Amino acid sequence: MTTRRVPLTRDAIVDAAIHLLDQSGSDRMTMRNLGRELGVDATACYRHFRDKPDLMRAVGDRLLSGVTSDLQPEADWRATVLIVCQQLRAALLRQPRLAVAMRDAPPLAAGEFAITESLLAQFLRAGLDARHAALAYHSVIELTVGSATIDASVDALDDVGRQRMYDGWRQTYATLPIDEFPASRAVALELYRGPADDRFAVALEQLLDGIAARG
Amino acid sequence: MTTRRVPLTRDAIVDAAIHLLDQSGSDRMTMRNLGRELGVDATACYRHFRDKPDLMRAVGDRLLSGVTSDLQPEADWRATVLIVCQQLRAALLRQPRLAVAMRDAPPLAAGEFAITESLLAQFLRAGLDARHAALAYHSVIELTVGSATIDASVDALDDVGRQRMYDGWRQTYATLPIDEFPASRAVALELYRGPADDRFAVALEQLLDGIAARG
DNA sequence: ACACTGTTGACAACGCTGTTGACAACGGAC
DNA sequence: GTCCGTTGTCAACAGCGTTGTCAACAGTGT
Repeated sequence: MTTRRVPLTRDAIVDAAIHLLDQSGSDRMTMRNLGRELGVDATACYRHFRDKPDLMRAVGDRLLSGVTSDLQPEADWRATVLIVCQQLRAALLRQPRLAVAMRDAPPLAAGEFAITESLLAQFLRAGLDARHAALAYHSVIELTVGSATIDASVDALDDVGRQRMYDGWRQTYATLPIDEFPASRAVALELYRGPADDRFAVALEQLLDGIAARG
Repeated sequence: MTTRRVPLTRDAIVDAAIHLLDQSGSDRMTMRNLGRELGVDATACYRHFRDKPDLMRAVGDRLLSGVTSDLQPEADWRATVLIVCQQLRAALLRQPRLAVAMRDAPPLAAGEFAITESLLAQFLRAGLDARHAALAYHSVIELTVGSATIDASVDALDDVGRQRMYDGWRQTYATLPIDEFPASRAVALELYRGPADDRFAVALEQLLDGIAARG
């Protein structure tokens, strides 16, 4: 309709993409919807990004950029690892496809380097040698990404819907035939109880216990 | 061309879908390719499955069904957990979207119940109470799914390509500016070294250490 | 032998997706 | 003023999942 007064920028496109992801989830984040959001033809974005994966990489980088800010250098190494992983988790939950997008592009983004650096630094501070620091890094990253992947779908629901889904799962496990599933019946009421963030924190603490114990 | 002698069955479609996933990865697993694989029009599958997610749920159930077979009841609880998780990981690697598909459908599949049951049983055997068994279960599942999610893309490559990608990552980390990324530089050569399955085993062992230590 | 019925596959079509190439308008450099 | 690189528009393509319609088939009751 009207001519655009200010030309499009990479940042503006990334902003719109994140806005789109926030309000309508991953399904609605299409190039055409993105163009509509920006008041621009969809294909205009291809002047700034080679293709959609390229765009998503930029989105991922943006979301990841805040993960390692606000770190307190004097904090315990475990506390620092915990915070970094929790913020990484939050970023991943915000954009479930991020984990996939990250792995798609071997030329990794700047935000990712910062995360790796801060985690490795903590493990070295904890006294691990290079090999064990690398192993600890892999473990922690895999747990964080995994937890986020699992929780991402549930996270799309509101609080009520989420509680209802968890209740449904518990109910399902609680009504399995007891002779075939005795352990499930015994534990059913404890499954998926409480906030998912808390369960992640517990898992991470357990993992850090194991890492601290024998590297 | 020729008239089909035997009619399509759900099992045959699931077979073909798995075959397609095995040989060409998730991208090529489309309804049209599936029809081509079966020598049948793509839309014929809609006579047997409501839609694609419905099909993928069946695929997931099939892949998960083998996870808890071949368990030795007399084995150590840790060894059993390790085996179950390793086989679950293998199933997830075969079909990366499986993790998401699993969570999408609250009426969970039979194979998933068996996995949960066997893991919970081991944690109860280890002496954990219901609450801590549930927490341990969540931790272990999240790590397993996470590891599989991360490794899934790399797994699609052949051995040479995979090694090259890992080498590339190491190279990237090894050439970061040393004043800004000292820890990354120090650890770079140890990152992503050796088979991914081994790294997963280490992570799981660490987690089980932490679980055994204080539940 | 016949018609009726439910099932299954083929085919065409719809709306959506990411992406490309040709074209036109713009802004800055000479 | 003229050139040229940049950027947005437009039409189009191939592919996707999905639906509705139609024909061929098996089984059943008469």
